[in-house]
Amino acid sequence: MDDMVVKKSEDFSEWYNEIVELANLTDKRYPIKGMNVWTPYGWKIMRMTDEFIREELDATNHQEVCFPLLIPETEFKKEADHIKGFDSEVYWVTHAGLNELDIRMCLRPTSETAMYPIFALWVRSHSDLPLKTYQIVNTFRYETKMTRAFIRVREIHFFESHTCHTTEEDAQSQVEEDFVILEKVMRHLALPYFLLTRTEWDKFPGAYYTVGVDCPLLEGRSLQLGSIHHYRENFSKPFDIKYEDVDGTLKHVHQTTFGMSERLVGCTVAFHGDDKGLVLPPDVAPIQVVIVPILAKGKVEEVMVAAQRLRDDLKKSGVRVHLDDKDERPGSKFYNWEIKGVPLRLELGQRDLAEGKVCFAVRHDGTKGSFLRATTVEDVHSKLQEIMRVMNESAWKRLSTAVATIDSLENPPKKILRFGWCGEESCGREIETRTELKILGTPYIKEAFHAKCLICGKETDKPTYAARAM
RNA sequence: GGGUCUGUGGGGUAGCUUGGUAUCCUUCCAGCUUGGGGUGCUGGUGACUCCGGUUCAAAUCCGGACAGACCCA
Repeated sequence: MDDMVVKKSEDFSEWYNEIVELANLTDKRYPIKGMNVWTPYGWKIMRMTDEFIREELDATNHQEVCFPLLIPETEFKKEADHIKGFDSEVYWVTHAGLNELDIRMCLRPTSETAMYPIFALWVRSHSDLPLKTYQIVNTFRYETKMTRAFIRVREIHFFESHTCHTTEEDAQSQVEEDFVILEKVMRHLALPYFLLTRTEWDKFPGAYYTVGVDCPLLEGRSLQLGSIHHYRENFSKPFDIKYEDVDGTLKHVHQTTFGMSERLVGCTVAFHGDDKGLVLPPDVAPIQVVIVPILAKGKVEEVMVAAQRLRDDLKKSGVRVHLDDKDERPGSKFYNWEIKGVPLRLELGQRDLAEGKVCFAVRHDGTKGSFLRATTVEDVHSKLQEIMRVMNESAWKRLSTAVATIDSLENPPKKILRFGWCGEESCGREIETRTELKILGTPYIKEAFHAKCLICGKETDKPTYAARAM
């Protein structure tokens, strides 16, 4: 492996590209742009993230389903705005064997049009509602811009939850539940985020409104991690999803969706990583603890046995632990495990054996110390918990310092900007053009604010956020 | 959609102008050495994207395909 040569603060893009390769999260050599291979280490992070998502969705009575990948063109075209939003970026299957298909099929860019014809069959009466489903699948979008591992790809691993409700209010309460699910998942990744209602021109094609989940990165960048949509009856009408209400009348359901992708992995890399490599929160670290034995001539056997015992003790207690028994210098191992972002390193040598201790080093803040061997198992558990807590605290602190409130467009700082905007598209577009930023939207959760629109001067009592979108 | 450029061992590169033995670093493998922050030595495996053309001879020149990067709409 080559050295990390690029510093995160100097060239973020290069740094990111380098780190995902050095840490061996992905193999970018697959010969299709934007379709990368998940390597074992990267895939484990994704799988654990998926598991947390599954846990929360199951706990809120969502049912996991799995719909086909192919969608007939006839279904795909049922919702006019939806097709308009996606037609430039779907892959089409036009042939089967030697035959040209009468009706083309697209690879799902998202699954509304695959699921909703079937939902129309599943939903008959109000007692079938709410219908709460989700699936964890891959989806395909033909990106023409520069691709980037986990962040902008053409085959996207994601989860999507789709729900149907009797009323708009019930659908609204689903949106609120999604925020709770989101918060729990994000805690495991130690990622902070904004919840911003997107502008009319940026909402999901076909949605009534869209709330974006945005994570702040360096220098005023933001990365959209997910979105929560309220559809009202925009899809249930074209797909004819109706239920018979208590009074015997037929009504269209109100729908919501919530989705997040493999960007969660990319964002974990981008947000926590540093110049030494990855920094993984213990909850999603494939290896939480690595043991590096310090082997001195003549004492190899004794130290190795003690290291194996330590590994077994930790493993038994439920820690994901790895004993690095390769024949390499310890210093070289330290560098390698730091690149891979292992949260906690334990060192065990002759000196420690004599003193009844185990040395440790914490990845995210570089602190070092030692545990008593007798209490190491408990100490490791509480250290991992402490790391999660501290990483979350500092993450949210970073979010608050990533924002600058401005009252004019003169020399805006390189931060995520917060300002007054009247809500008119013409003013919004002008702000975007002049700052070369993207308006992310207005906070879903009301913030105390009062200012004038940066363009027309009209008063407003809600702030708008804008950032360099990645 | 229009244009510019690029493609050499697993990774990064030199060589291409002016055609003739493919360079160096790293990784990997073996052995010795070393061992609390990137040990050192010796040896080894491994490459010119593909198809066609020109030529005695092509990584090098020409044409095309494929893949990628960048710029413009």
